[in-house]
Amino acid sequence: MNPFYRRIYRVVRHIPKGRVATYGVVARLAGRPGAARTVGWALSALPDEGDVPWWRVVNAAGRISLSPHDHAAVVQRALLLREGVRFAPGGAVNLGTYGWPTEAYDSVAAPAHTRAASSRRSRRLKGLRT
DNA sequence: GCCATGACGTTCC
DNA sequence: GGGAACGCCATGG
Repeated sequence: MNPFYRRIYRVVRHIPKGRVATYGVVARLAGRPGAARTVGWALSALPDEGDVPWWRVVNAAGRISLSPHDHAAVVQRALLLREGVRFAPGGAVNLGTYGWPTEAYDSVAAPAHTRAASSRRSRRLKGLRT
């Protein structure tokens, strides 16, 4: 296992209960800014018995990246709620309130466009189109 | 070693 | 506010 992964897991473990961190932030704290996708990859390969609170990691929009239908997504939402994290209308978490580390969000307060959700997904379809 | 994929993010239209 | 495009990093075929 690469050091990155251990760093990632370490960072995630440092997320306080009742707080959440974005993939981007975790990647940055892990020492690899821009490797947000890798964070997701690492978490996907996370053992069930691991002591890593993966459910405290959400995307930049404060929403769960997994499909709502996905069992993991349901578990994540449940665990967060159990920790006192409330979801705003739309299934998004107020990063300004629950975001960790606070300083990471204090500077930017509310990420510019956060809404960007879909994205590269369409790129795949693009290839299929015409 | 190159190509495709994925729990993401930012910018541009 | 929503959608599309591009970039980033690591893994698997």
